[in-house]
Amino acid sequence: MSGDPVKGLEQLRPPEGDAWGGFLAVHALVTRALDADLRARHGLSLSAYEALLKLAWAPGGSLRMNELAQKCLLTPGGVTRLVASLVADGLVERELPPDNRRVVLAKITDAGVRVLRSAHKTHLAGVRARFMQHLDDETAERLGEVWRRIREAQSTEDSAKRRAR
Amino acid sequence: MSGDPVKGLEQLRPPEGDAWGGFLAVHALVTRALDADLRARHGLSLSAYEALLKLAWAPGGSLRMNELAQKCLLTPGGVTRLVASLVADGLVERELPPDNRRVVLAKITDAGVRVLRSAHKTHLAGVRARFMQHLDDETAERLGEVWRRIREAQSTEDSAKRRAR
DNA sequence: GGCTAATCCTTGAGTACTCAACTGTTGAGG
DNA sequence: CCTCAACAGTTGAGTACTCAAGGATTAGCC
Repeated sequence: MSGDPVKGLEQLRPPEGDAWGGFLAVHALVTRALDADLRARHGLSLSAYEALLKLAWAPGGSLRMNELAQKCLLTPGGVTRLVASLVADGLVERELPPDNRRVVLAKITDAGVRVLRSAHKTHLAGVRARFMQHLDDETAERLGEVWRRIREAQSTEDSAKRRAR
Repeated sequence: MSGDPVKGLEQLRPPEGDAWGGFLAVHALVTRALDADLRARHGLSLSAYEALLKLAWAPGGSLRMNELAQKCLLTPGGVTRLVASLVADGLVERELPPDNRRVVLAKITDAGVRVLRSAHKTHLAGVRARFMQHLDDETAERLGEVWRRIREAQSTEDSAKRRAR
């Protein structure tokens, strides 16, 4: 074990290796760049931007903490803290509906909408320049199809696991 | 601003939206699942696994901290801490070459190779089941091509930025 | 040869999460 | 009703990074 590369690990080579390894690398590079853009131009992290966008897309501009967590792929604890920071910045407010006192609504404020509108432009341009630009329409469509299949498989696996509990 | 969804943000819709949004979601879901697998079966985080793999692939089973950082897409600081924990677990050792005392080599140990070998099987199976399985060969090839283009564009942009400094 | 700049790594401080334990609230069954 | 389970959110502790500052070592240059 003191000479050359360790043997017996050469599996998952092209084209598999490229498809998977590239996927990881591109995700890291592109999301980092997009996050940096948003921070520099709007003082918003990528997560904060995404949360604002989900809220803006929701009816009434508000969602339960729970729902927001699902849409942002975060745990409830993470959302509590994310929303707390957005509230501190005045971009979101918390609402406690009197008819169901165990839920909390996060609602985007006017200031939040203003910030989101300009951040959205930046972000969209970034996604196009860094990602979309390199996909022709047919590839984009095929990609969407692949992601859909993977998510479907993943969610049926998850519910199988939940059932086994 | 109290009725319905916020207007004027409807851009980036299908098929663009699916290709990008799905990309993010799939990355989050799949890497989380793979990380959980590795932790449960081998007590290794995904980052730790990747670092061990890069070391195993390197000549002599060792890399400078610096090189390891690049290959793992981490900052030097992150690698210092990651290697420290691998050293604590006996999977890696630090070597201080006498002829260049500012560099540090991280070298995978025999124990590290053993753990890596079994973790590698788990990981490979996970990647295939959760990702590869949903790609036919032609799509995989096309994906690899797309990732290559994106990384190329990103790296020329980076070097442009570095030049402008 | 000795100053300077560049390189390599580490460290302290901060950020952004996760998980598990907890509190408070509601709904459903006897 | 009253209890008990399920649900919604928060919190404390821990993890895994980042960034920027700093110390040590080496290389370039006159």
